[in-house]
Order: sequence, then structure tokens, then C-alpha cells
Amino acid sequence: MSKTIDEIADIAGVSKTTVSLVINGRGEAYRISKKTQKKILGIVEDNKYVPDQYARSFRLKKTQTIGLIVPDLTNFFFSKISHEIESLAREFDHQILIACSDDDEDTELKVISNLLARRIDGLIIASVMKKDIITKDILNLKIPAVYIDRRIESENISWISSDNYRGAYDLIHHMCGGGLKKICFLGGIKSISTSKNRLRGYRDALEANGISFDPSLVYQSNYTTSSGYDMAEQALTNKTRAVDGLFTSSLTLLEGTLRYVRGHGEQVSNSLQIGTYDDHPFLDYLSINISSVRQDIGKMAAVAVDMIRDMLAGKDGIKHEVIKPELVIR
Amino acid sequence: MSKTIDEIADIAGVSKTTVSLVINGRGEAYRISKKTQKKILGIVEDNKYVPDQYARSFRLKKTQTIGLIVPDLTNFFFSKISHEIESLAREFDHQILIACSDDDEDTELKVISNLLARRIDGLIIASVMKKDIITKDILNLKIPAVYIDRRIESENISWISSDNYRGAYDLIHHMCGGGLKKICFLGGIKSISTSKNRLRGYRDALEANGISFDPSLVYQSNYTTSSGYDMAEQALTNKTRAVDGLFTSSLTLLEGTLRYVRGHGEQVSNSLQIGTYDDHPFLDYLSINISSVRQDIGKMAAVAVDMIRDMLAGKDGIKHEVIKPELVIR
DNA sequence: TTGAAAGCGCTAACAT
DNA sequence: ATGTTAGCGCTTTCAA
Repeated sequence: MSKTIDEIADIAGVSKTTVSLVINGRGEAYRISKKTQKKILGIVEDNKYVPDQYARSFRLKKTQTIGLIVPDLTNFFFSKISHEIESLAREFDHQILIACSDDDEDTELKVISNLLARRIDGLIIASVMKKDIITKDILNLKIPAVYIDRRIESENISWISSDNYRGAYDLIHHMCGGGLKKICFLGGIKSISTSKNRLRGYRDALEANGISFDPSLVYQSNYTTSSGYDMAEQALTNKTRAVDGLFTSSLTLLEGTLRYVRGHGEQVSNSLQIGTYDDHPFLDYLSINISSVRQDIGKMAAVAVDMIRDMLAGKDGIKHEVIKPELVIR
Repeated sequence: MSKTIDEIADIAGVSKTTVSLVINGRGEAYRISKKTQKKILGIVEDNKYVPDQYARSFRLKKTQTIGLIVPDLTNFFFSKISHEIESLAREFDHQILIACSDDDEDTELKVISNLLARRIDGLIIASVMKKDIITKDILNLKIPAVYIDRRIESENISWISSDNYRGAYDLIHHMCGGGLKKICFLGGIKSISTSKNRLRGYRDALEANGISFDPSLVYQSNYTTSSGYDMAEQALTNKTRAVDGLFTSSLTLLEGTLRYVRGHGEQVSNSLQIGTYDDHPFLDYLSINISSVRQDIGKMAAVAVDMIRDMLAGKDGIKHEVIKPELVIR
């Protein structure tokens, strides 16, 4: 591809140490003469020499690369947060090695080890795991890591998430205010923190509105569109219960739910309302009004990258941060 | 992190050559005794030894990493295609190093050189460039590369795109069939192939319907949401022309257009219809009917990865492929 | 059937 | 002010 540092040194008639020093901007510190510096820089220029970042990383034991694992890039929430993280990382000269887990534990384990073998300097992950596998428990990871979105109950690891309890609470509270009495909870993977906290928020909001919690109105499977469809079907088929509200815990579940509702001529009206976690620009233009909980994705990304950055800079300390989401009423 | 091959060799009481051979499955070929093999594999297992992929790559001069450059991960088209490419690449043990260009030439150049310095084995790119910079012209890239979505007029490079001419033609033809007479074209970056071909399709479809092409109905800037807003404003403000149709060339432009339309009480009805390039699940549930052109994203991703794969396997030859899109009438 | 040693391109400790 | 050299962890040629 490009020349090597040895070749450049040869051409310049100096040693590769000198070249290395100069191109790494430490010419001054090592008092390499102006003349030599100029000569080397000229030759570098002429030969379009770019140091092999790979060899450099190998030597330095850091790759300027951050692993990012998300369940599903087609989910707007995750594509947006990935986009933000990529920009932010690039601003401090790090590139993102991205992998999707499809919310599958084995896949997640596999991609983590894959990324680790690639010597990522840090890891940002929306994990599907019930417990922390990153630190002590399984992997004993020695690089900075932060969980995003889904947090893990562990003192050993940093995380950043939105206030899922509050988000769900506010939304359900709002729906109850509209007179709904039987709101189904259509959730994703039961075991992860976001699901648990949204369910708690749902439950508490109902009770605050004088509606007792009914476990038979709670459906949980995973965050795919087809699960959304299936859960909507189950929720709406058993009409004896006269369901009048659906809460979907992600945009993917919402999509499946809408497909079911549309395909079965269900009337979404005063007698059947939908609210969803996560916001999407198109929600403003739907034929039905769907209130949503908008997470501050930009902030979540910024905090995650900052945390990694601090850890990379040696500023230690586990941090946890909860970002307030915003209720968007429609 | 993990042990090194030397340590494993020490423990096993053999040389690292033997260990290397065995873990790379060439024990048989080199007739390493079953016993030795078993012992080594056992020790590898016990110590959870994973070869340092980075050192390996450095030695082998291949990283099992593919660079992927897209303009904007928040655009559903690109997040979806990224998702597909990531899975497909992982299936053959390659990881995706992803970077966004924001459709900016300088940024694109920067991220390309960044990825190259990281010694990616191949590059898949939706480029914003007018000309091919990948091969001869600027970078003289020595690794396999394929352009996706936006193709480049060059014999030196493979590309895969959808039939943008046909997609736009069909959509506009359909809109004309609905009686529309003045359809504005709201497009993105003028210079890229997708834009040009969609514009040609628009023009030809109009003329096939007996409507003469009016350049003053064509707006082009870039693919951001805010440009969509601005162009919609320009198109609809000058009411003397009685615009009755809007074609948006991407989902991001559609989003901006919808925001303008909604914010200004424009009535989308028989006298103002919208059609868009690219499909999104939520389009099925909008309050207005927006016909769209759905690209076969799965196929595009598959072909792109196959092309890279073939080239990586030494099967040379520049290939070009055009995938037929599908008109979704709403 | 296995081992010794060179070398990938770079950085940095140590010389000079 | 600049050069020599070891070494990062691995693969592979050549030797034994």
C-alpha cells in the first residue's frame, strides 16, 4: 500500500527512530534539527506516506477503535444512537466496530469475543444479558466498558440509560387520564432492565389511577416486529376483557401491533388507544394519535462516549447516569 | 487479556509452531501426533486461550474487517442495509468497521483514509463523490471495493444499485395516472447517480404522460430532513403554479416535507399528493396515502457482500448489478 | 513429528 | 541531535 517507515528513513538518510519521532510530532521534544524535520516531512509528503495504523496499534496495544454492540440496527432508537456515537467517537479519533446481537445471548457472547480479539479499546453495549458478563463474572474484561440503554445491577460497571420507569409511568398516567381502563402491556425481553422498569412504571401508574394491576394484561416476549404482531393479536382476540389501550415497549413492537390492527380492521379510536416507548418522526403523521416517550438519544450517546473517554484517559470510577425522557402527547 | 501463544506452548511443553499449527487446524497436515494435539487443545480450552486476532492480522496482512461507509445511519434505507451487511459479513467471519460521511466530500475522504490505515480488507461504500476516487484516480486502492446504492461511471470498480430510473418512472407514472399535472421533484445531491437517474425517470414519465418537463419544478440540494422542509416550502409557497404533487427522493426528504406540510396547514388530498423514493413500515399507517418505491435492500446487501467475498477469494472481475425496485401503491 | 528463528511495521528505552 | 536494538504475538520457512 504505502511505503514503510524504514523506506522513508532510507530515503531521508536517517534512522527510523528519527522519522517516527518527527511524524509523531515529537521532533521538538527530542530536539531534532529543523532541517532534518523539514526534510523528513517533505519526503513523507512526496511519498504520500501514511504510517500503518495497524502495526502502530499492535505495538502500542491500542487500536483507537471502540466496539459497539446493539441488538438491532433497524430499530430507529439504535440506529440513531449508533449514528451519534459514531460521530462523537470519530471526533476523538476513534472508529466504531459495530456488531448486532439480534438480542440473542449466544450471538452477543460471540460478537463480544470477536470484538475483543480485535483489540477494541473500549466497549459500548446494549446487552441482552441478565447479568453482567463483561466484568468479573464471565469475561473479566480489562478494557473500559459501558452499558447503554439496558443497565445491569452491578457495582463494577458503568451504565447510562433513560429513566424507563418514569417514561412508562408518565405515558400510562396520561393514557389513564384519557379514560382508559384496560391497557395491555406489550413488552420485549422480560429479563432486561428497561423491560422491568417500564413494567413497574406501567403498574404504578395504573394503581395511582385507581386501576388494579392485572397480570393477564401483560405480554412479554422479545423486541421483534413479529412479536409485536403476535402479542397484539393475543391482546385483542380475547374480547371478553374489552381492552381499550395498548402500550408497546418499542417502535418495533409498535410496528407489529399496527400491522395486526390494520390487518384486522380494528378501530383505533376512543375505545382503543395506543401509546409507545420511543419516538419516531413519522408518528406525527399517522392516521391515529400515538403518544410516545422520547428518549434523549443525543445525550445518552454523549454521556456514553464521555464515560469511555474518561476511562481511556485513566480517570477511573464507575458511573451511572439516568437521563430523563420526554412525554410526547398526540 | 488472554494468554499468548508462547505461554500456551510453555505449558504444553512444545514449541509455539506446534501450537500454531494445531489451533489453526493444520495438525493433521503436518502430522502432529494425536496425543500432542489433544494435549494442546485441552490446554487451550483450560486457559480460554484466544489467539490475538490483531497480531495475527498484522502478520497475515489481513484483518477480516470490512469498511462500510454510509452517509447517514439514521436514514432507514442505510440503517437497514448496514444491518444486513453486518450479518452477512459476520457469517463469513468478517466484522464491519462503520463510518458515516454525512454526505460530505471531505468527511468521506477522511473516513476512507482512516479505514484504510486500519487495514480493512475490503470496502463497501455509498459515496457522495462525483467521480471514482477509490481506484486509480485518487486513492489507487488495492483492496476490493464496491459502491452501493450510488454508482460511479467507471470501468474500474464494481457497483450495485437499484434501478433508480425505473423506480422513479413507475412512481411518477402512477401519480400522473391519478390525474396530477404539476409534480415537483424534491431531490438530494444533484451530482450522484441515484439523483440523476431518478430525475431522468421523473422527466420521462411526465413526458410519457403528455406533460412537458418544467425545470422550475425541480428542487435539489441534499438529503437532510431540513432540506426536505426547505424545498417543500419553496415548492408550495409559489402558489401561482398550483402544484398538485410532490416527489421526495428519500425518506429524510419526505420527513422534512411532511413537517412543512403539517406545520402550514396544507391539505394533502386529491389536489396535493406525495410520493417518495424508499419505503418505510410506518408509511402504511400515515393519515395520507403515500406511494413509495421499495428497494430490495436485502438483495442489495447480499450482492454487495458476495462481490467483496468473491474478490477476496481472488475471483476478479468488475461487476455491475442493478436490482429492480417495487412500486408500493397507497 | 516437532522446533528455531526470521520477520510483519512500528515505538521507545538506551546508547552515543 | 540521532542511531541501535529489542520486542509486541503471531505464522511460516527451513532444519532437525
